[in-house]
Amino acid sequence: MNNNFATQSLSDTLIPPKPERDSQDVVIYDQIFDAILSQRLLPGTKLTEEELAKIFKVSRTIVRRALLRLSQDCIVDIKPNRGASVACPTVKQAREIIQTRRIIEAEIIREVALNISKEQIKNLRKMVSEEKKNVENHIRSSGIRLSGDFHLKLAKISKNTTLTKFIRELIPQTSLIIARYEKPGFVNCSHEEHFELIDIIEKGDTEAAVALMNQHLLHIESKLDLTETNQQVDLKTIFSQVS
Amino acid sequence: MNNNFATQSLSDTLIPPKPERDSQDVVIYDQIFDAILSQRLLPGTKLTEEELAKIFKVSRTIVRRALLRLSQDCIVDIKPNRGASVACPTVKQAREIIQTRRIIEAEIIREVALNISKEQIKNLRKMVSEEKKNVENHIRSSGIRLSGDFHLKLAKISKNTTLTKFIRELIPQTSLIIARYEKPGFVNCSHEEHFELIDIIEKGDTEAAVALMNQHLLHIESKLDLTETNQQVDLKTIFSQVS
DNA sequence: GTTTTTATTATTGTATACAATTTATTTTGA
DNA sequence: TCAAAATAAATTGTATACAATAATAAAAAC
Repeated sequence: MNNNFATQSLSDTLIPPKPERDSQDVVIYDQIFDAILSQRLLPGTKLTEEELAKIFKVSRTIVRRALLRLSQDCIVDIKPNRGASVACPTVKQAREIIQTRRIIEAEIIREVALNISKEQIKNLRKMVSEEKKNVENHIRSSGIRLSGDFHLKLAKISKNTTLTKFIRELIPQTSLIIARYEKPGFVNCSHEEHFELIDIIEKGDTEAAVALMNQHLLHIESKLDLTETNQQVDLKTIFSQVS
Repeated sequence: MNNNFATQSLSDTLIPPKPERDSQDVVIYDQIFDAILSQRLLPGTKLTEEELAKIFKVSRTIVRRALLRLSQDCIVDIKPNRGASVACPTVKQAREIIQTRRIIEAEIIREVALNISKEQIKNLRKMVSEEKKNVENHIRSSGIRLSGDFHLKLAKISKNTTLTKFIRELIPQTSLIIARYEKPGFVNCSHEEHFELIDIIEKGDTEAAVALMNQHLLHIESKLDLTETNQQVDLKTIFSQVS
């Protein structure tokens, strides 16, 4: 028996070390997830199994597991016999995802406004300050990541783990959408609206918070060029019955 | 070249056969998914890899792939080194999942009421008739499956693929919840409310439809025993630091 | 020179072998 | 007899070999 707890009294182990460390595929999953979230990995990038296996020094088995999970999150696209690549949302999907965020985050902000503590408000402000700092110092990747983290943090405060799971999927998808469709000259100033959101949440004005969140997400959408002209035509898909 | 399209004119193949058949893990995934949905597989059931591999006549590789996907859907629970079993939602999760369904399906029904066609209404009625027939003939599994299919069909009519993906996850989770927590003497009569929903949708009264959907889901919840007393205590989890 | 065909290479899909871990059984010692 | 320890069996985790498929390059036909 290599587990030492059984021979020890409980009082000796009030804070037992967590024995379950993340399995290997989780590490790879998290790394790719974060790279997409922070726009270091761009839409369409091919993700070759062998290549990833070498980078992370594991077998393809592990890489395939991570890729499958990412594809379930809709941020990696797996085509049979053609492998995985970073997903490339269509204009239609882009609109839908942001619309769905409005629906889900409206509910999240409603729950948050009702239940949030002083401590949590303080932490949120700290978080957005960090976001602002990174954006101002042009540490682009971190700025984008922290912006997403803010929305995820709100979800967690709402205590609804199901909605949190959903929004956790929609955030990196939004990153891909912005990477693909942002209008030229885009400046990430979402931290300003994040600060405003916190202020209103603090005041306890639930419906105003909901309205502002809605406006915030519409604002993000307005910075995108989602016209048909900008839609990348995928020749392969169009002619798939021939090739 | 074993692909005959290249040597054929397009006009000869107006309706080309779909060349991509489902890969093997999809078949297993679908089968287990359906077994959970229709309550042939009950919460807590152990899913041994080798056993499934034998049943479906594939290697463990494929089974593991299917199980991973099911675990991402939150209907199978994978514990490191201890394998997979059908998920066993807690009372807290049960409440949350049905609450979340109310949020999401409210939006779905709103979209549906605005966009549905005569043809789709006809198909829905046909679907619920089938559901009613199965329930009345005590073909329990099919009845439950068709009840879920009705909600999924509504999601599809809404045209929002993201919300559809979410509700597609919540439906089998609801099956597990009902299997685990339904009060004794439960009779599945959701087809009645389904018919009412269709009637109101047909009238085009959007907010009445939303209200009825909400009521329908509350009704489902009211048929559950979600008291603390009924909460199954998981000794293993409680004493996990000792074992 | 261009297109088609063939051959080569690269990549993904699946099964299996073996290692690591857990669970079940047996043995040992009080 | 019972609990603890040791052993055995079952199960999961990972790497790898080989098969199937797709992408690329080279050769042949026109």
